Amino acid sequence: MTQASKVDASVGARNRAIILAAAEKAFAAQGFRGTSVQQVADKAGLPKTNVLYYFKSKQELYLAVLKETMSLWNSSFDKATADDDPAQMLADYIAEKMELSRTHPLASKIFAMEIINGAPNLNHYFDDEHSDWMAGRVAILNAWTEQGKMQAIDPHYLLFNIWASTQHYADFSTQITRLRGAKMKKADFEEATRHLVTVTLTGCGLTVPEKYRIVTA
Amino acid sequence: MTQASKVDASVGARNRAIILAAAEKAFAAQGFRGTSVQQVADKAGLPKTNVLYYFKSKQELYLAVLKETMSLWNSSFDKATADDDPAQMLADYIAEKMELSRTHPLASKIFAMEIINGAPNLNHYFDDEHSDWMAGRVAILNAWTEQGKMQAIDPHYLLFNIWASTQHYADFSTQITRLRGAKMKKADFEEATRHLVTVTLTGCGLTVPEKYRIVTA
DNA sequence: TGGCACTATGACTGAATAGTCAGGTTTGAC
DNA sequence: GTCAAACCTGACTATTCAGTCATAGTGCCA
Repeated sequence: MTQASKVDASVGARNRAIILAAAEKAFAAQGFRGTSVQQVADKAGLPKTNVLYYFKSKQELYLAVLKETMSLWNSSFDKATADDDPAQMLADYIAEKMELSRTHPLASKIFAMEIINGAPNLNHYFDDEHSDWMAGRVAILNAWTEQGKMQAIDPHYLLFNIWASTQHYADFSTQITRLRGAKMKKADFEEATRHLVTVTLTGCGLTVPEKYRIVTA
Repeated sequence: MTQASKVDASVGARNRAIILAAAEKAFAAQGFRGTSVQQVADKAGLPKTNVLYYFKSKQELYLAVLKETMSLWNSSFDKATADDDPAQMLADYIAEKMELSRTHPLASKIFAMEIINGAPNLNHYFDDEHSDWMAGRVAILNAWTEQGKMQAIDPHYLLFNIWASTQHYADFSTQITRLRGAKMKKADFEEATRHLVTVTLTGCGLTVPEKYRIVTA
């Protein structure tokens, strides 16, 4: 029965998924060192030894979580070309990053802590891939500037600013919630997105696409 | 000899300062749970028991570091009034925050991790004070808008964006260094500051003050 | 000289915790 | 039915680490 082996495999797959979800929460809330395997096991509703059956060490579990985290980070901006409209592409990129902050705040937090701590678990493969991505985006942004489509803004700083201001809504959600007195809802994220797109694009001398325009009160 | 007691007292003061500096490095690099008292002691060149003589527990040491961190955060923007020039005030505020990211990146990292982890060590006193500060700044920004001095931008999102994009240069310095291939120097920070001021102020419909204007290549 | 406050530290303890191991059960294929 | 592979787990170990304690040096003042 081929069906059977699928079911069999799915026991492992299901447990792995449960453990990864539990681990994501724990690592995001307390960091790598602050999280015990026992805590993850409790959250997952499994004995500790079972967690260590699927992931041979705490480190391996953490790396699995980190890998899953980074698989989220593809975006439409990856495939932008010099022929595209910068306003549209940048606006959509910002919106995608904001949506990710809303739907996957834990992943963002884990990545943030990894970077703050000096990125000891991100290998050279990631570095190289990331550098290549950056170089490609910089080239396109420069091409847009040369074509007169946008103001001459250093592409590096522009990208850093976009990352910073979008990820902030995930990483610093505690602070934002306390200052606003309430957790940000979907509508709040949409409003924040419109503001961010408007300010960023205007700052680059671009026209804000209709759908991101702020509704004047 | 009064002199003597001063010297005597300074033994304690000096050791406290040495320990706090060592602890700041350790906590910023590895977080609270990832740092052992022994590590701090080694960095400070003192026996562990001596560290625990000055700070009764690891928690107390961490709180002392956190307190010192937050004493850095006063700025000229704290005293802004509705009569001030928004362009000047915001530009200076951004520049001050960037300078802090350059000169005190460890403090920023420690604060960032504290917030990411849910701010378990920031008490209500801090919350209230911070909320009051926020309310005051929001009122002034709204007043500027009503006076027609700047575009109608939601003050909350504006402040969040400023914090995010300035602190990013401290918190994510590892990533920035790897992507740029070199650590950011003072001149790089100044360039980044000019870009950030330009983009932010232009986005708010403000004229960029002369000193922050980007030098066209 | 004696006393007091502050500073210093080696030896120790108790708790937490990552990871091992040896043995057990379930499942599907044939 | 039986075999292998995958899955599961209680008991245990070795280590790390925060914090205590008992003891001791130092400098000032009366």
